Amino acid sequence: MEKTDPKELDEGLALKLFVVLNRAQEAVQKQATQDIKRYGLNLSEFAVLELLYNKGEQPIQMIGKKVLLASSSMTYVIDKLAKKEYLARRACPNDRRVTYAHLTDQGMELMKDIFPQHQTAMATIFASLTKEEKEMAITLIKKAGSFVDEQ
Amino acid sequence: MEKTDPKELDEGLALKLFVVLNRAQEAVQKQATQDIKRYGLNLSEFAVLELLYNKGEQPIQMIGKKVLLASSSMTYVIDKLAKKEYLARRACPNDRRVTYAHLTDQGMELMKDIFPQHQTAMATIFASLTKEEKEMAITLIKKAGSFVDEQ
DNA sequence: TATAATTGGTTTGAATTCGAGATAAAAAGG
DNA sequence: CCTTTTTATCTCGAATTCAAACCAATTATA
Repeated sequence: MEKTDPKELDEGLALKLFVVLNRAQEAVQKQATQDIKRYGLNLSEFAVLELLYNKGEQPIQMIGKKVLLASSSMTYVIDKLAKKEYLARRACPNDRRVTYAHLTDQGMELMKDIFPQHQTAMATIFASLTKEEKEMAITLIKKAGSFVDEQ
Repeated sequence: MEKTDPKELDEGLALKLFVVLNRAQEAVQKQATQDIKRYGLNLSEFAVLELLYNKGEQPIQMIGKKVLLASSSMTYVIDKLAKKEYLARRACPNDRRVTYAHLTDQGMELMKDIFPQHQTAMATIFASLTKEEKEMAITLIKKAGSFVDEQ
């Protein structure tokens, strides 16, 4: 139990954790992107569809908050998905500032098809971890990312 | 100890780990970006400078591999840093295809100033984890990201 | 109610990244 | 030597993202 300048030791460790976190996320995201590309979607598009698939109709700015995209980017993504006819906009009757987005039948069918496949692909990616390790990782990573006090 | 369809359980867990990993990395990167922005740099630029600072002169394509950027992006980043006079190119005398990049005096001074600050900022970000938790996180995340067999 | 501030969404412009060639040099094979 | 292949860098265009400016609608405040 040495107590020799714990701060300096920890700084190196923090930097290492930073790098490792980046690397892992980059690698995992690359795999996920690859998987999703097979359906002609990118990660942002899939994230939006997944949210609508699992949570139903949502105001656009709510979607943006959930998938961590700027409102200006939301317009872009929603436009693209609307053009592909996977979702559609719907004006809110109560608040005329608000626009909802919801899956079309076509979008719903797509997600019914590809969401389970995506889930399986994710499971494959993390197959190197046991159930317990996954749980531990989730706990630690959550804690690591929770220095920001929102959500 | 239920054994009811372990695969399904694990798929949900994997997806959750995926999301958590993304969230954490995004949050951490945001903080890092903020920190680095104070010096008029973005993350890619800082990563390049940091590499040169710690490892010395490097061929451009080597830098690209280390910081995970496409070679086409490297030209762009190196150009910008050269314009800011933080680094300079140097032709390799032996192999006329390769170009080295190295810190200028100005770039060296900058890094001597800001690298320790950055390191401290990283330590602050992960202050919510104990030393042991950081070590455990590093181990688990490394394992999670190691399904790709390179590096 | 009139006015100010906030909110939701879009438009616009810039930054960043990548992939697909183009070029040029070096290495390999005959 | 003379291909052929590989390697390193750069150019170009497309995709994606954000920030800033903006409009319209709503909410708060005087």
